[in-house]
Formats: sequence, structure tokens, C-alpha cells
Amino acid sequence: MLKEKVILILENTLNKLYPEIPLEIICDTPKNLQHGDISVNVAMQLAKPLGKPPRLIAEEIIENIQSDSQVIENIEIAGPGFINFKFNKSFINSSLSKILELGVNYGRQNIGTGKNVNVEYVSANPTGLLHLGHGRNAVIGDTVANLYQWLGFNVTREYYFNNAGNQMNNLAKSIFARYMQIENPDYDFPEDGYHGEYIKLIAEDLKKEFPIELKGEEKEVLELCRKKGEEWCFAKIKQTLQRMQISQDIFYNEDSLYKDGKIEEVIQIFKNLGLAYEKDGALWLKLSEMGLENDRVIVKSSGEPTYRLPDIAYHREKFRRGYDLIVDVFGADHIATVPDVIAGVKALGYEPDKVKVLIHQFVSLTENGELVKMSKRTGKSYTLDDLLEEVGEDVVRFFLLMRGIGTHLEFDLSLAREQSDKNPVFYLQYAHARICSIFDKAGEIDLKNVDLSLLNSEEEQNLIKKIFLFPETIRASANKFEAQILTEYLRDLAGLFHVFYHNCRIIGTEHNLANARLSLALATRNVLSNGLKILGISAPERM
RNA sequence: GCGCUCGUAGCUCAGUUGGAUAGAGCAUCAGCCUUCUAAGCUGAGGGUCAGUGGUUCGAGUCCACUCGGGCGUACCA
Repeated sequence: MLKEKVILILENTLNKLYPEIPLEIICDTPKNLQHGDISVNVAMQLAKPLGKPPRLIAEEIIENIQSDSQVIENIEIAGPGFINFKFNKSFINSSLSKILELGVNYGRQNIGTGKNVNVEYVSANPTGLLHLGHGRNAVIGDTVANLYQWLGFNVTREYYFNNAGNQMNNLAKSIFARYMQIENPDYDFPEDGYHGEYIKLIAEDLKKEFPIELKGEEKEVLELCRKKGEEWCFAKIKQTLQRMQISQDIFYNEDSLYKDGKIEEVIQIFKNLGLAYEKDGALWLKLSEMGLENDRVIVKSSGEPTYRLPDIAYHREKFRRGYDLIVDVFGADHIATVPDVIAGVKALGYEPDKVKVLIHQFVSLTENGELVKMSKRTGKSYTLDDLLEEVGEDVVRFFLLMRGIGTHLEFDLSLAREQSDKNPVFYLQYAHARICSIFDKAGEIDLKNVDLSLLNSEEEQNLIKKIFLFPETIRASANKFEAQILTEYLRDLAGLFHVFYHNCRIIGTEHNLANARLSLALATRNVLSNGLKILGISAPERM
């Protein structure tokens, strides 16, 4: 809002003064309030091409700037050659009225209109319950999808899964063994089976359905176990996701790539391109000719494809559906597939830059400073459901979002459990609840008859300026695929509100001033509630 | 070994496309409730930004190397 204004003014001036030098004007919101509202470093950038000291250039620029004193109050040179713009309060306040007109839609943008984005996340195979790593994946993907929706993109949320292959066979065998153990505790459990308690629950369900022993360990019996296991796990997974406000549009089954002949098609294309060859009974992809280090097997000598092939075929299908942006959310353990898929789709003639892979690091759970073990093997693993049960949806989502995706996330269970000021989620929610409470007591405001020019104090001005930054914060958060940028912004905003609340009373003050402050509180509430909505966190009216 | 990634206050982490005096929360210490929710506010202490060198007006941020943690490096996914 303020930045656009400065860019406009400077473009005119610079085109007049130095038309031959192309320059990108970079605006900065200074940390130090004494440096004005917007700071610009063009003079330093011009120092070299012009061969003049930056402060001299800055003076030249300022002398030639044509600006309305109703908009910009003051322009000054500072430090090595910064040009600092200080806006007139009346301009700031009139900008606030535009935000108030937008109401609950403030923050929504249309830069993505007509463009399609696909975000694939969670994508856990139905072999068990979701754990914390899945939770981080889910919340990252869901929030990225929300961000793009707010920018006006048409967003498809997708879940990719595999209900065939080794893992599922293993699940079937594990269920069958538990089923048999109900009557015969000595029945052998497979060496590499799934040890989780949930397998027993599935087996018990099966026992109710088929009280008389299923015969033998034959294909049909295992198929039944597999199917039962898949259904059971998916029901649980969807239930857990729903609890976190997550629902996806497409569940894409890897198996359909085989059934619809897509795997075979891709093999043929690679062969036709001369990028696939047979060796040792397996089919290899010539990744060495596609910019990578080594060739890799795409079809094993057993005839089964390796994970690379369906991954490439799947991405090809996503391209064929016509997305402008394809986002994959992966845990750090799946990083190896990324270069292969990128090289693969490129070889198939698609634009690899349209694929954005988000790799997030692992989550560890601590309690009172000690690491809580999460082992799949022992079955003692701490599931996402356990966590939701213990600390609630809002806390889980916020904790999983408040760190950059590249860092290892330490989930502090003791802190998360804390229903107090130590818990950072409440800081945001509390600000929202406080505003709602004011409105309960103050009643309605008449937005048409508000004199915003009364908002002169430092607390008020700082809060307004922060509110201005909301749209660009959403953009930055989406462009960088970092929800954390938004969580940090909301914490700052809540902080500024709390200061405003403390120093600027509403109820009991003079009517016009109270109205103006109520307007500001309303704008703040809209931003908080919209921001929390994007994060998938509730904005309570009372706490 | 090679690839990716991270290393910032006692702890957990921010730090926009390089910008001005490196920030926040927790913890520690000192204050603020006859006034709209104290889940709040105000103040204090706390730093060799892992290290070395380089790029330039200017580096926590970019480059190279070193050290240390995580992940990967399959005819597993």
C-alpha cells in the first residue's frame, strides 16, 4: 500500500533524472521507526554506475521528487544514503478506511485468477495411523493450499496413495497373523510385520465378521485382510485429517497408473526417446544423459517397477491435467526421488520449473526437555490422534506451522499442554477474543461517520501500518511456501494490538475517538481472523 | 566418499530480493489489575550470528573451504 505509492513516485523521478539506467526499486519497511515508514536504497545502487557518492545522488533525487504533502510528510537522507519516506497521518488514516470497506475480504487477492494449482500432501499409504511427521506434512500442504486460494488461484488438494505392493502385503500378513492369534496365541507373527496395536483392532473386527476361521494363508484370504486393512486405515486417516480441518479433493490411486496403461506409456516414450535400455534383466533410465550422476533402474528384473517410474508417470498425469503450479510436500526421507522425477518430466517435454517440491525436516517430540521415542517397531509410537487428543487441533496446527519447514521441529509437549500465557497460540487467539469482547460491550459502530484522523498516537499508527502489510505478507508466505512468515506476522500484529489495547481505551472515552478506535479494532479483528483462517486455526470470540 | 539440509542469547526459534544499533518467546530479575478479559502490558540482564577467507559502499544473509548435527545416496517407497 505505502510501497506502491513510493515506487510510483520514484519511478517518475528516476526516469526523468537517469533514463538510461534501468533499476529495480526496492522498498523496505525499516525496523527502526526513526527511519520513516518506507526506506529506499536507490542512491546506493546508483553510486557505482554514476560514479558519484550516494548521499549526493540522494539529494539530487529528493530535489526532483514531486509529491503531494498531503500524502508524504517528509523525505530525508540518512546513513550511507538511504532515502526515508514518512507518510502523512491523514493519508495513512484514509488508507485505513479502504481496508474497512473491504471488511472480511481484506487480504483476498486476484493475482492467481484463471490459474490452477495442485498441492499434493499427506499421501500416506493406508498401512497404519498418521504420526507426527504426517501431521507436519498435512498442515504444511493444507496451509499452502489455503494461501494460494486467498491469492485467487484455483486450488486442487490431492492425496496420492498406493494400495498394492510390498507394504500392503506386509499389512495383510500382519492382520492375518493377529487374526489367527486370537484363537491360537502361538501363531507365528511375520518377522518384518507391523507391530502396532491397531493391527489387533483390525483383526478383531475381522473376527467379528468372520468368526469361523478363515482358511489357510491363501491369496484370497490375504486379499481380504489387505482390503479390510486398507479400509480401516483410510477411515482412521480421513477422520484424523478432518479433525485438523483438512479435506482433499482427489485421492489418486497409484494402481490406476497401471490399470490405465500410463506406466506402459511412459516406458514406451522413454524407449522411443532412446532414454531407456535393458541391462541385467532390468530396465534402466539413462539419467546420466539427463544431467544426473547415475542411471537408475525403473523396472526391476522381477518385472515390477521401482518407485521412480510411477512417480514420473504420476507427475506426467498432473501436467496433462494442465496445472500452472504443481506442489509436492515430502518428508526429508523422500528427497532422493526429487531429482529423478524432475529429470523425468523434463525428458518427457514438460516444464520442470512448474514443479515445486517442499521438503520438510522431521518432527521430534519432547517432554520436560526429554525426547519421547517414536518407534514404529515397538508399536509404542505416538500418533497424531494421541496428540490431537491431548492438546487440541489449534495447538497442533500452530506448533507444526510456527517453524520454517527446513528446520527440525521440536514439538514441546509440556509447552503445548500448557493452557497459559506460555503457549504462543493463545497469544493470537486472545487478541481476537479481546476485540470481540470490546464489541460485546461497545455495541455497533457507524462506519460511515467515523473520523479516522483522530488516530494520532504512536500505538494507533503502528497498528495501522502493520495492518497494511497483511496482503503482501500473504503473497510472501505463498511465494516462499512458508506459513511461518504468516505466523510471525500475526504474532507481531497481536503484540501491537495488545499495546494499543493497553494504552488506548475505547469504552468511556469521547464518542468520536471511541468510534475511530473501534474501527481500528475491527480492522485488526478481520486480519487476525483471516490470518487464523488461512492457518486453519479457530478464532474464538471468548476465552 | 558424494548429494541435500541445518548451525543465531541458557532453551526453542525469527531475521523478507544483501541494508542502518542482530530480534521474539520461554527461563531469570524488577514493576503494572477500584478502568473494555493480567492467556495482557512496561523495564533489566543475556550474542565471537559454528570457524576461516573472499565478493562490495555494506554480509547473519551471497561464494569457497573447514568443523559439527540431520537426511539421503537400492533391482525399498
